[in-house]
Amino acid sequence: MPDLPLITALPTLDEHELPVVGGEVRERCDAARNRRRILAAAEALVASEGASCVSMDRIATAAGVGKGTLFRRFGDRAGLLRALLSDRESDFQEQLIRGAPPLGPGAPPVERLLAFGPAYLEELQGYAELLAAVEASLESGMRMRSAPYQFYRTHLTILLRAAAPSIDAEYHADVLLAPLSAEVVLHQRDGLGMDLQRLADGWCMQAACLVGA
Amino acid sequence: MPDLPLITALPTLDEHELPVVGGEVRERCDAARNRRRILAAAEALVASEGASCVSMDRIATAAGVGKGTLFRRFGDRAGLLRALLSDRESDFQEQLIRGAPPLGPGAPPVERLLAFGPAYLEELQGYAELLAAVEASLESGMRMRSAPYQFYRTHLTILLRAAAPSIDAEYHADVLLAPLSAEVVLHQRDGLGMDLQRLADGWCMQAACLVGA
DNA sequence: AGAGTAGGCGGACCGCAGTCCGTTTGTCAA
DNA sequence: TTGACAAACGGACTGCGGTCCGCCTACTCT
Repeated sequence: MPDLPLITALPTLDEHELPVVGGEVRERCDAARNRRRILAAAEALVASEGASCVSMDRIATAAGVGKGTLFRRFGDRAGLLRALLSDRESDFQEQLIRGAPPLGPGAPPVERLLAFGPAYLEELQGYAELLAAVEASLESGMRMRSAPYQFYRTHLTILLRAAAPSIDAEYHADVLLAPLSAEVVLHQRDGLGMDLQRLADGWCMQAACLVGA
Repeated sequence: MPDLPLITALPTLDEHELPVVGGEVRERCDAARNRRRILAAAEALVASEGASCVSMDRIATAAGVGKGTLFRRFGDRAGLLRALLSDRESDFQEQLIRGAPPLGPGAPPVERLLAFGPAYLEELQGYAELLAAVEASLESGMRMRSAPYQFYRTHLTILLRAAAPSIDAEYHADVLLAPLSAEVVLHQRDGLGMDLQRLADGWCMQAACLVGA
C-alpha cells in the first residue's frame, strides 16, 4: 500500500484556512488553549453521561467558552466527537500502513485482509458508542464520504484486488465495511448478545469465501 | 416461511391505543380525514422538494392541521416519512411471502436467496432517497429494530439456514442486509456511479460464495 | 514600545423536531 | 334531541444544532 496520508477527520478550519507562511501554520495560543479545554470538557462529559446525552451548549459551558468557538474549531457536532477518538483511529491506521504483519505490509494480501476485520472489531469495542454517535449526527451519506471511511475503503480495495483479481474489488470493499459500522456492531453486540468472537468469525467467513480462501 | 405478519412500520397510535370493541377498531372521521390530508401534503412536498428539505411544520401548514396532529398520528418524522412508502414496502413483502418463485415460496432456498438481493435493489430504486431520509431521522440503532428490518432479517435467516445449515445464519442475515441500506446504495449509485446491475451482481456473488453455490 | 490588523471570540438568533395542555368536536346512549 | 365524555386538535413552548456579526486580543511590523 502506498504512503496514504493518515487522515482521521475532515480538516478543521485551522488546518484549512489559516495563512501559510513558508509552509508553516501558526495557531494563536488562546485558540490552542480553548481547543484543549473543549476537548477535555467533551471527554469528561461523554465519559460520564454518554455521547448522545451531551449537548454542544453544555460542552461549551463546561469548557468556559462560547458556543461559537466550538463550531469554529470543529465544524459541527460530528467533528467534535470524532476529534475525541482521532488518536485511536490514527494509531489503528498506522498499524495498517506500517505495522507488523499480518495487519501491516509483509503478509500475503489474503492474510492481511482476514486480519483486518477482527482487528477493526477489537479496536471498535472501546469506542463503538462514541462512533455511533458520530455516525448518527452525520447527515445521510456523509459517513461514507468521511476521510476515515475512504481510508479503510481504499485499504480493502487494494487488498481485494491483490487477493482476488477477478472480483469487483471496489464494490466488495463497501460490502465488507458495511457490517463493521458502529450501528450494526452495537446492535449485534448489545441488542442480540453476539460476542466479539462470533462477529469476527462471521466476518472472516464472509471475506474468506469471497476471495476463495 | 411461516405466515409472518406484514408489518411495514411500528404501529401508529391508532392501531395501538384506540379502544377495541368486539375486535373492531374505530377511527373518528375527522381523524381519518386529517390523516389523508397529511399524507397527501407530505407526498406532494416530498415529491417537489426532496424528503430532507421538508420540515414537519411545513407539512402541517400545507395540510391545514396543527403540528401536534402530525406527531399524534405518526409518532415522529421517521414514522410519517415511512408511512409514505408503506404501500410499496407491503407489496414487496407480500411477494416474498406469497409471490411467485423464485422470490416467493416454491423455489429452492438458494434460488430464493439469490433472487432477494436484486429484487430488493430494483424495488429500492424508486424510493431510496425517501428511505435514506427515514433512516437518517431515526436515532442510532433504531433502523435495525424497525419492523421492516426485522422482517427482512427473519426472511434471510430462514433462507440461509435452509441453504447452508453450517453457517451462522443470524449473523450473515445482518451482513447481507448491511450493503442494501439506502445510505450505502445511494452512495454507490450516485456517489460512485455504480449501476444497478453491478450492485446486483456484486450482492449475488457475495451471497453465492457464502452458501457455496 | 506602539499601532494596525487578522483572526478569535461569544452569545443572540434561527429553524428544527418533539411535547404539553387547555380547547374543541365527534360519538353514542338515554 | 341532548348531554356527557373520550378522543382529537393545535399552537405555544422547550432544547437542540448551527449561524452570524460586532467586539476583542494576540501577533506583527515598524
